[in-house]
Amino acid sequence: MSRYRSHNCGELRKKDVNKKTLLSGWVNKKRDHGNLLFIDLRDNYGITQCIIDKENINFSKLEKIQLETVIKIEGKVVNRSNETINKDIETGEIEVIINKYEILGSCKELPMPVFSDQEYSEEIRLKYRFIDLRRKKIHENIILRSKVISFIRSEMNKLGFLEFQTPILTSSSPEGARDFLVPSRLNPGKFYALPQAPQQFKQLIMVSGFDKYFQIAPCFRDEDARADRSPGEFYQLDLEMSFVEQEDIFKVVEKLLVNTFEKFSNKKLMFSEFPKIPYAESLIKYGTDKPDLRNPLIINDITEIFLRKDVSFEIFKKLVNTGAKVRCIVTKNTKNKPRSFFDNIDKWAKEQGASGLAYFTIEKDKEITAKGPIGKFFSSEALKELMKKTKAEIGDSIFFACEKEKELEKIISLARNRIAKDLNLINENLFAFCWIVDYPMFQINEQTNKIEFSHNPFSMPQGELNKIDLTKPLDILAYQYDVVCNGIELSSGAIRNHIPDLMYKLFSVAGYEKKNVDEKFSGMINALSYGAPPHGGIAPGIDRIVMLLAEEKNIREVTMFPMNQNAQDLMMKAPSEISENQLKELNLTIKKNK
RNA sequence: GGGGGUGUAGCUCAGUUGGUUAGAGCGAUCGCCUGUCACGCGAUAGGUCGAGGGUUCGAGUCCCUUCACUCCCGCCA
Repeated sequence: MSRYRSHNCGELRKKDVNKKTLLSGWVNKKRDHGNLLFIDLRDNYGITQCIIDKENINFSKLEKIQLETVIKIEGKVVNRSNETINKDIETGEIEVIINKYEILGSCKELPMPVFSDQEYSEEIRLKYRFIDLRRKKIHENIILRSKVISFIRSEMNKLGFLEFQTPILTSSSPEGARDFLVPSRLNPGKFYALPQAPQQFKQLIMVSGFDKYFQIAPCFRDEDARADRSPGEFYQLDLEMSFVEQEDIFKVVEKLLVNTFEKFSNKKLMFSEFPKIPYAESLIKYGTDKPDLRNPLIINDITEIFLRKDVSFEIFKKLVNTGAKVRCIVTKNTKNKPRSFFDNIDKWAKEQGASGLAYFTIEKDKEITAKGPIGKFFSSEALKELMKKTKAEIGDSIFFACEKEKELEKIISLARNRIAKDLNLINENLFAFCWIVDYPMFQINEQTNKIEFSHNPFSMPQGELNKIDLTKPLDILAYQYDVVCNGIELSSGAIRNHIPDLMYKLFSVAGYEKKNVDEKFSGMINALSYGAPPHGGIAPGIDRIVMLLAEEKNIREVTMFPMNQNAQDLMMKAPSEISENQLKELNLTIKKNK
């Protein structure tokens, strides 16, 4: 028998009554009745109620024991009487009468209680993460994460994918996010970079003929954090396949995501086959390329209405003449909503930095009229046209925003979320997946006015390869796609461009000469010149998948040892200063600020 | 880099128009209690009100600066 336990704390049942048992665990809770003491002993597997009375010589010592002390107890399993059964815990039909005990690990006064539903500041939780992780919800989240990863791994194996590791110390890449850099001791003045993703390696694996690759890959990006974005590092299910088209990737990923979400959540999938929404359509209908499809509201472009003579809303008309657009959201049957409902949304929009949201409600007396602060500016005919365009009906309300296209998309997209929340339109018990497809290959950088790759320079452009019109680069679409769930971007991927000649051409559009491309992407270009298969892939974010499954709004709730928003690990005290010797070895000096 | 929120006991929080000695629950310490499972009851200790400056007879409360945490924009796929 183990020195520490014969059973774990979630194991004992009625069938074990009268057995002698040895349990080890943390003192979760004490209930001291003076002459009778209950101790809830907790480990990874559960909680067992242990009991001791004053007849036992250990009673007074156990009475004083600190919560969260790790102890070993020796005792006998007994039945609980009917009135004292606890249905909330799995071991609730029995309890253990303590005979002897031993302290295995003592505990100082706690900076935060473990057994409590209270919320604690992030600061204290991260500093004492090892205590925080004992708490039920987050402990279960981390176990869920482990199970999800195991499941995904076995599904990928079943689908014939091979798991490979790729280098962690690699070279800095010129495109994309900021790199984390690691100085090289043996090569003074030179730096490794931690990979933002194993992008080039996975393509090289395809060129090497391995056909299907995956990895639960750590990715490092030195960018600022968000609630759904860890600073520093995160994990992707990185995968790549040879001899495939976009649809082949979709099939694999859809199956994997459906299986995973059905296995680990009770929520229903809104679509078993994910809808495919072109990027341009998504920007108009939802104002974003990561739409929450649980939200039934749709955005309509109604710029044209403001060119009509019988619409006299001059503020918007003026803006439209200078290139602004007008988009709107229709809310069904909201004519009886109080004025405050509308005004709060308008006020909120102003707080978001927009010029506000105009609105009116469509009513019918003898004629169709618009009721609301700006209603009088619209003729009955104009309203009819508006209703046709937006499928609005009598009794519906319409919210308008007028801005330059990019700001407009941002505010109207936020408004779409906000209004749906106010009207309680979002079914929280659904997962709504979709594909966003047909991303443009290039975009204009608004600051420099130059053409640049909108996404990944290695993506394959759409259309017949020898007929691509490079004189209209902004019209070129790419085999580039995202998968989105409930408004969270889970993943993006692409069919890759495996043809060096075509790649040079595309790079030249973005202002790179052949020479530059050879320099910056020598590994890739070189490899593609020696017989590369057509290939493509995707990389779903593991942390975000677990976040959705655990129903958490913050990625730190599914990350074992996360950093704070300033990319510091408060427990390990990273990043930290290093010694003069270390600097010297690395051939580095620190510039002191005054 | 910019904007919002928060900061009061070990933890979670209350603290009114500026007004006496800054409170509660949990935790800690001590005492009482043999069936609790958020056990109960009583007592005690515990505070640089994030920090610095200012206004005022008087500041937890008002003003300025600054720091920390967090959410968002920028950034990031």
